[in-house]
Amino acid sequence: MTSITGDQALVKKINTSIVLNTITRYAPLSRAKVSELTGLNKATVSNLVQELCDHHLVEEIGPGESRGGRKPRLLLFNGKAGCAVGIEIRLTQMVGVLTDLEGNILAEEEKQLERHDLSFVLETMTQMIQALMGMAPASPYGVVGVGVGVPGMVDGEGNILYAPNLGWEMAPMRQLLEDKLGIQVTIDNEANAGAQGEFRFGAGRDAKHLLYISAGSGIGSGIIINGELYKGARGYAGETGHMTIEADGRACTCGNRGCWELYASEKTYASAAPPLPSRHTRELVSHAQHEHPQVVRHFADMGRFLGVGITNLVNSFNPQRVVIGGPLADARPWIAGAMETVVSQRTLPYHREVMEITFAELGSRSTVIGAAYSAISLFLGPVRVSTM
Amino acid sequence: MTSITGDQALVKKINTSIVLNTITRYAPLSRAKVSELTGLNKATVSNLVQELCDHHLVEEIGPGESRGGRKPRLLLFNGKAGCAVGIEIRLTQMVGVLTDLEGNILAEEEKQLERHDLSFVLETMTQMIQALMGMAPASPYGVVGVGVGVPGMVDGEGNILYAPNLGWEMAPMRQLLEDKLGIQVTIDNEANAGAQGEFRFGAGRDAKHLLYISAGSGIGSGIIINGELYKGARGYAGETGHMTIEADGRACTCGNRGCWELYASEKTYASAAPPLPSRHTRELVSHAQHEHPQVVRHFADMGRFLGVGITNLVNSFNPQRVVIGGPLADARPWIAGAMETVVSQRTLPYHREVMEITFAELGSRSTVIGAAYSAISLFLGPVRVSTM
DNA sequence: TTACTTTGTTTAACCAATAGACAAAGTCGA
DNA sequence: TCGACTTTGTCTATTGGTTAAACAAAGTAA
Repeated sequence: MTSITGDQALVKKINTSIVLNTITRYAPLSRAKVSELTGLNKATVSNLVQELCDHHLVEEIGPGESRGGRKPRLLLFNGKAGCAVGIEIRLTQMVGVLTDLEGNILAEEEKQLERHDLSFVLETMTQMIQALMGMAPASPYGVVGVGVGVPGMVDGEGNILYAPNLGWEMAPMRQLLEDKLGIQVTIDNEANAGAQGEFRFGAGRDAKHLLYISAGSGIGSGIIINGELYKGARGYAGETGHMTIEADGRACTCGNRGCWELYASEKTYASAAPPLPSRHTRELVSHAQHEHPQVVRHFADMGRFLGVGITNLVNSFNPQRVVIGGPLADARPWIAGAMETVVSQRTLPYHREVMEITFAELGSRSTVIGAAYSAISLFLGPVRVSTM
Repeated sequence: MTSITGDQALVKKINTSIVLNTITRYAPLSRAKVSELTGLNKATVSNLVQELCDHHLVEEIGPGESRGGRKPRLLLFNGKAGCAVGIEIRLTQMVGVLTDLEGNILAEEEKQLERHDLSFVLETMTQMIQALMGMAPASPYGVVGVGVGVPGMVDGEGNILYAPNLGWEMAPMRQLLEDKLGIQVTIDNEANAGAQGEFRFGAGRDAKHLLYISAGSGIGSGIIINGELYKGARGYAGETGHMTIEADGRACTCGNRGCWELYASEKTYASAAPPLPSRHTRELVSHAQHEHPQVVRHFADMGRFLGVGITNLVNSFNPQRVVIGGPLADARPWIAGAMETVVSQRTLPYHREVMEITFAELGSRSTVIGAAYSAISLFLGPVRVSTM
């Protein structure tokens, strides 16, 4: 067993984490304000801030306005103390970013993926990571880690269990990358990373319970509960694309019937009758912009089915906010209306009251930024305590 | 903000909780074993155990077998240090139990409920609680609290937001009961309480991620994540009965269509064609025992639809175990087969691998025992720390 | 009887948070 | 300009928890 036991080191870790979080959230602010906000003693705050300054994670930016007494010495989280790399593997391309510790993008790379075999992708990825690391400005910590978002199921050890669209099974990606790069790596499911990105830097910033829907070639979702990513018993909760919304519906490759993603993802393009003018969301969006009636109708249908699935998830999870991301978010103008109508008709009134539905603020970068944040989070090492 | 900050008192609370949990789980065992299992220093364990003994929560039961050295002095959690009362409000009756701190039932009461108005139910409940409290044996702490399981949505403050079957809305039940009884009260949703009961004392004992399905007049579910009950943004996650499994299915009173509980709960009895010989599960079960073909077929159909909904939840939550409870669990022999077939056909293989489906071990007492445990849990005050 | 084990307690040291005193640096009214 | 008051941040002694290490207690085995 040997769970985490309590000692003074833990106390210090907890309080340091509280102080750092408070500073990032309410910056710029004084030590006195931190003390007031956290309930920690002024002396304690002073000591911890001193240490954070020594470690370059917090900076003093000079005096602020006095309100009838000594001027406060304002503190700031030093996002420039280090960088992180985020990578997203998509079906036809790989994207990567270099961010600072606050999630600001410093550099961006993109590359087409002609092949999907593991060794090729790994090689491409290594090159991209090294290129991005090379662009990192000088900083106390340098690149603190690499985060990767993958369209597939990932366990807690960073092994890719199953990525049907890439044809991978049981790939120990974290280990492989760490051995190659000699730096800390975290692997996440694409939707989970997207959830983290929007939760930390995008449309979900002040929601403790967030549901992120990644709609594209399939549907995945990332669930944030109590500010933490929920990963399920073996690390792959959120495979909601295979939720049944028609008990006797069309057969899915997963073995189930009537799966949500057969009705509300890009998978609908192939089976549409009569055939759609394209099978790519980007082109269909431009058709919709020219008011192509069939395309507009198709998007509305997808919106309707999206709403059905979202309703199910909302009734089960009771989130504060639902964020819709992924390639289909580009079709927002044509799907949002139908979706919102269905959701407001179908969800239980008490759920609706506390829930908002929004679209991703980070656009197509939700996942890649979320992946980078996974690495940052690991570096900063947050601690959570809950007393019941 | 003023979150929980770290200080020595917190450390002590954490470690006391760890020690107490270790003793309850691995009892009987020695101080040395506790130290080894927890990683805490022997001296720390000795001190904390001393204090727990002083508070009558732990007892020494004498020496154990020596293994080549001094004989260990074996410790036991003292479940007799206090009692708790658990109450469950059902549609036609109220049941109550008096338990010790280990969930053992010491006394049991049952009463028919002719009416559902709040004041009548409250009065009946008060009488039952006082009767049960009167039966409590002498103990250091006496009755430490009362837990209530209610068929409806409950917020974090113990207010019943909405209980359609009882016709209640916005009832501040916890406050009302505490004022009347002068003792700590916790209110939980019926399915959440059931989940706690099975998780702590029944079929879910060693599952960290548990999904409890309460199937009866409707379907509710309790979700335990990481050993903790998940309650959602405002305290009422798990309203899974209103999950759509037929996008264009029958209309439900909730405003949605094709809700799960229209196909897999006692609600199916009314609309069956030709009419079933009864509309009560108990009687239908006895018909099934006499191999009444229509009833057997009806149960199988319900099992099939139960399976569809369970598949959805499993794909979303990836639990370690699914426990099926509630009145419909009595029809297990006729629903289990169809349900299991559907689940094994439909769930993603990776989910299936780590998941078991079982039926409630506490029978019809899951909820009432779980409600009592809520009160016990509040009294013992567990603390959880997670470092990421 | 002796050597070795295992259990549990005692002791002194350590260290983080804290209250409260205090120093530093300001505002504001007369 | 002066003095009273405020606010910020540091310093000091105290408290109270964990810990390592020594030690005492109580056993086994040869």
